[in-house]
Amino acid sequence: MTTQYSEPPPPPHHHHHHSKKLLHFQPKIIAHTSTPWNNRLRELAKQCQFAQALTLYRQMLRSGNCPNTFTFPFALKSCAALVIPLMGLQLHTHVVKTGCEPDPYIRTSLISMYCKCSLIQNARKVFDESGQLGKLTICYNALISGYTFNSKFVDAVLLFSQMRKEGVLVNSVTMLGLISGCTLPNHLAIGMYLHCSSVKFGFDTDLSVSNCLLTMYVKCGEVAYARELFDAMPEKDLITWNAMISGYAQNGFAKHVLELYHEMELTEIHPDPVTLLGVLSSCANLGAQSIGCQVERRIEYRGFQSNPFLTNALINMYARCGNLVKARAIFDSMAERSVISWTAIIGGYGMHGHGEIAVQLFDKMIKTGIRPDETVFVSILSACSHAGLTDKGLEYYEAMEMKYNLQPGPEHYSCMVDLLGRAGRLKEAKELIESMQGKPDGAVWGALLGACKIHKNIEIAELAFERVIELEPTNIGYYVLLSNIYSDAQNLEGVLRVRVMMRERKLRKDPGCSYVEYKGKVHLFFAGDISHPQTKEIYRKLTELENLVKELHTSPKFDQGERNEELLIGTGVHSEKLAVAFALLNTRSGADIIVIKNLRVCVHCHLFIKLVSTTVDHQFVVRDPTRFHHFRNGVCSCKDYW
DNA sequence: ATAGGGTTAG
Repeated sequence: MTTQYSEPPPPPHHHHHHSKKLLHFQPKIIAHTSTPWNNRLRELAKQCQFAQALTLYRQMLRSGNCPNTFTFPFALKSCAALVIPLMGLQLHTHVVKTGCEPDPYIRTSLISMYCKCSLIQNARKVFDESGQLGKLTICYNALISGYTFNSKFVDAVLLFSQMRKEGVLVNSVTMLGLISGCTLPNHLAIGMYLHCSSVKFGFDTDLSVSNCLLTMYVKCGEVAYARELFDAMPEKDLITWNAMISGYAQNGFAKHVLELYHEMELTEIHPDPVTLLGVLSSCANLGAQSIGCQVERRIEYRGFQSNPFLTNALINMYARCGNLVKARAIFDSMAERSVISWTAIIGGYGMHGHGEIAVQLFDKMIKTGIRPDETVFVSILSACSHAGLTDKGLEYYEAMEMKYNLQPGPEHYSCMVDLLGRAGRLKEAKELIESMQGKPDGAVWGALLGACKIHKNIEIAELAFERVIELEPTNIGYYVLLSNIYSDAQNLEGVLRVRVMMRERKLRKDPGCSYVEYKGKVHLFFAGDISHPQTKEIYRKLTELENLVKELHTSPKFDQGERNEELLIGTGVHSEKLAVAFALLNTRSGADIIVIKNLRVCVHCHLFIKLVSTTVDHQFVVRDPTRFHHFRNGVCSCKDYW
C-alpha cells in the first residue's frame, strides 16, 4: 500500500487560491475546489463504496492531481469506514504536505478517522494541536464520540465538561456522542440525566437525538422507557421504527415485535432489511412460520434477497419453526456461506435431533475453509448432546482449544456438562465444572441439576442446586427441578422443603402456555383455559381424545414396556392438550401440527401426544425451550429425553 | 461530527 506522492501542478481553476489563504479558512472555499476527481470521490463515499473511493484516491495521486480540502474528508471517511490505520497515517502526511492541516473540517475528519481506527492517542494529538481558536464544536464532537466508540465513556464526559468550561457551543451531535456511551446497565442513570438535559436544551426535537435515546434505553434493557419515548415522539422515521422493533427483538419481546411491525404497515414508512431482520428473529422465537413466509415474500418483492443477514435469518427462522427442508434449501442456494449461516443450519439439525447430519455439516464447513468461532461450537456441542454423541462431543471440545485456539466460555461448559450428564457421567461433569478457570454461571450448574433428574442422583443434585441458587436465586425452574427430583425419589420431606423455600422467597411458577399458529393467527392456551371462542368444541374434542388415549394405553397394541399408569393419573387440562385439540379440529388431515410451549413439555403430555399420534394422519411437532419433539404413528424423535 | 442489524446451551 505504498502510494508515491509527488507534488502535482495545482488544478487550473483555482490558481488564485494559495496556502496562505488556507490558514484563514472559510467553509466556502471547499465548494471552489471541486474537480471531477473530487466529485467522483464524494459520490463513491456517499454510496458507501469505500474501497473504490480509496482506489480512486490512489489513481488521482498517480495521475498527478493534487488532493485538497475537498478531497481529504471523503478519503479519510473511507479509510475510517474500512479501518485501515496505515492508510490513515499516510493520508495524514498528505494533509500536512498540502498545507490543509489548519482547516478545522479536515482536523475533524482526521480525529474521526483515528478514533475509528482505534488510534485514540493520535486523535487526541490532532485535537490538542488545534490551538484554542481551531477547537470548534465539530472537533469536540468528533473526539467525544470517538471516546465513546472506543468505550472510554469517562474521557468523553471529561472532554464534555472541558467543552462547557471553555464556552464552546454544545449542539445535538455532542449529545449523540455522549448518549451512545450509556449503553451499559449501570449507565442508565447517566443516560436518563442526558435525556433530561436534551429536553432542557431543546435537542429532543432533533430526530437523531431521540433515536439515539431510544437505542440507549433498549440497550440498557429498559424496553418500557423506550416505548414511552417512542409513543411520545411526534415524528418517527425508519430508524425510529427499526430501533424500537429490533430493541424488542433483542430483549426477547417477540410478540411486541410483530405487533409493531403490523402497526408500521399502516404508515408511509417502508420496512428495510434491518426491520425485516428483527421481525424474522421474532418469528423464529415464536415459531410463527406463516408470518415468516410473508416476510420472505416481501424480501423477494423488495429485492433484498442477496442480503446475507436476511438469508441467515431466514435459515434460522425456518429451522426454528420446524421446517428443516426449507431451511436447508435456502442454505444450499447461498452463494457464500459465513460461519453464521453454518451455525444456523447446524443448530437447526441439532435441535431436531439429527446429530449425525450436524456433525457431517460441521466437518464440511471445516473442509470449506471456514474458521469456526465460539458460537458455532455451542451449536455443534449441543447437537452432539441431544443426539447422544458423547465421544464426538468430547472430540470437538478438545479440538476447540487445541486446534482452533478458542477459549471455552460458560456456554460451552454447560453444553459439555449436559453432554456428560445425559450419558450418566455425572462425576466427570462435576469435575469439569470444578476445573473451569472462569467462574461457572447458573446455566452450568443448572445443566448438572438437569442431568441429576435423568439419572436420579439426589446427592449431586443437592450440591448443584445450592450453587445454582446462589447465582440465580429467583429462577423458579431450578426449584421445580429439584422438587421433581425429590418427588421421583418419593422424598416428600424434600418436596415440602423446596415448597417452603419458594414461598419464603415469594416465587411463583410461571404459567405454562402453548400455542398453535392457524391461518396467520396465533392461538394461545393456558392450562384450563376457557377464553378461546371455540372453547366448547375444543373441550368436546379433548374428552374424546382422553378416552381414546386411555383405551389405547390399556390395549395390547401398546405394549412396549412403556406402560405407566402413573403417567395418566392426575391428568388435568394442560395447555398443550388444548392446543392439540384445537389443531385437530381445524387442520386438514395429513398436515403437520406445530405446537409451541414456553416450558418443557411434561412427561404426561409427551405420552398423551404420542398416543394421539397413532390415531391420526398428522405429524405433531412440539417445540419447547430446548428442542423439538416429532410425533408420528406413536413414535417420538426424542428417545433420550425422559 | 451522527441514530437502527444476523448465529449461541439450559
